[in-house]
Amino acid sequence: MNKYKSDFIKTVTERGYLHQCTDIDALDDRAKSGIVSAYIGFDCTAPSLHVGSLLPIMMLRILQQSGHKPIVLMGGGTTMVGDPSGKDESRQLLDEKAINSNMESIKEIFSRFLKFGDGPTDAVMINNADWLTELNYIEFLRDYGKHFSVNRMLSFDSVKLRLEREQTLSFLEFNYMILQAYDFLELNRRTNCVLQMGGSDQWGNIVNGVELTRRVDAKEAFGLTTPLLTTSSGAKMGKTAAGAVWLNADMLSPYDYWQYWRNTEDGDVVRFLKLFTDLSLEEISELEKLSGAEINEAKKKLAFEATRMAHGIDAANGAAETAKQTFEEGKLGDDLPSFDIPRSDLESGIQAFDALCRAGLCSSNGEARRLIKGGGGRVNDKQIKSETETITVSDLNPDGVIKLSSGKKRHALLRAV
RNA sequence: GGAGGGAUGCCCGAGUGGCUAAAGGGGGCGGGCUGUAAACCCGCUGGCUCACGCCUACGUAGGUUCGAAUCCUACUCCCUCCA
Repeated sequence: MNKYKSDFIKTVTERGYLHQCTDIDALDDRAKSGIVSAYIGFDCTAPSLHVGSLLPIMMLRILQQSGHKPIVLMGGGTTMVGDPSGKDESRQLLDEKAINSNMESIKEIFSRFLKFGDGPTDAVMINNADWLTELNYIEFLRDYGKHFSVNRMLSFDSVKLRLEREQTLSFLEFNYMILQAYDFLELNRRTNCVLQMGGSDQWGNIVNGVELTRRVDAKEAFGLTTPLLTTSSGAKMGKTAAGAVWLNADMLSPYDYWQYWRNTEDGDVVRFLKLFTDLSLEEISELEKLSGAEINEAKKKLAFEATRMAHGIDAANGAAETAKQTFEEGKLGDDLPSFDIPRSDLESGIQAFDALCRAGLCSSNGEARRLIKGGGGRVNDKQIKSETETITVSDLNPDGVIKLSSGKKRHALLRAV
């Protein structure tokens, strides 16, 4: 059985969230005896987070569910500097306006995974620009700079990799870890936060924060990281035909989000069920018994649960229903992307490649033509034989729509208006 | 500040006057096999027309030439070494 005493550490270890921890036994004791405040920092480089950030988000959710307090730290200040971890090259710096607008859009996501409020275990959101932009250079160097050894900083992976590859690491980026470490100290002082979590690539940054807090304020602090997630065939998580798997519905529809999870590789299903759903371990071990084509049932469950969490139960049901109708019954689902087309255009007839473009399935006429030549274009599930085949009102089904497909998985509807 | 080296399509990376819309790989898309999986095999992978053809593209701006990604000039950015 599990040797840990606290619900939090038990869950984290049992479900596969743990990669490294600075002192897991001591943290276990802390979590057993009272409320632990923990934070994870999030970047504001894009207007939405994608699946790659889901693991840290789930971590905060587990934390809250096991009776502790999650802190979402928005990197309003650190995004201005740019984290060199895992980056081959310096990243484009964003101005304050872009960062703030990204932050606004990211905020929505968290409200679906965490409960915010003023209670003892309610989540809070804090922006590190609140203190980072106020820093006085000389004062900061004197008070905190003395606690960092450059020798040591050079030994961290994020720095070492750049140096080994002889790629520039600007002094600005070199300071990122100091600022992140300072975040921890500041949060510890402001909110009594004792734990920083993050992806395994953040280990170096996290350890720095833990040490700084110990050194400056002689306070105990912990760090904990989640494993780097790849699919069992080794690919990074979060890419599909349509691009990144965003968590905001306006950047990726709940239907596509559902599809992303539905298409999980066999070998990943159980692992993902543990990491990305609220299902109990008992329920998951039932699903684990499925084999062969039955695994698809587990995938549907995974897709449903994941979508429900990110987009709500209605969206999850809608996506599941649409997928069922589309793939299993050969009918049309309501959640398929649909595009209006003037009825008059149909009356005079439009060419097949043009229709595919209008339906958003192809980005250029050439691409549509190639698709058709390759045999991947369909009108109402019938393969399009020629690029110049025309589509007319006679292709409308009784509901007044035409179903277009690119390959077997991507579908869209054209609606005559 | 001085001396060299570099900048190629989504990414990596060949190409040093015409045969280059640009090798090769990755990624992506489609087809086949399947279970809306993986692995594997095949095809496609700048735009417009798709039959020829036209346009855009090899850091930016000019120039030489019948013809340039390839030669020349200036500029921008990057790297290495020296001070």
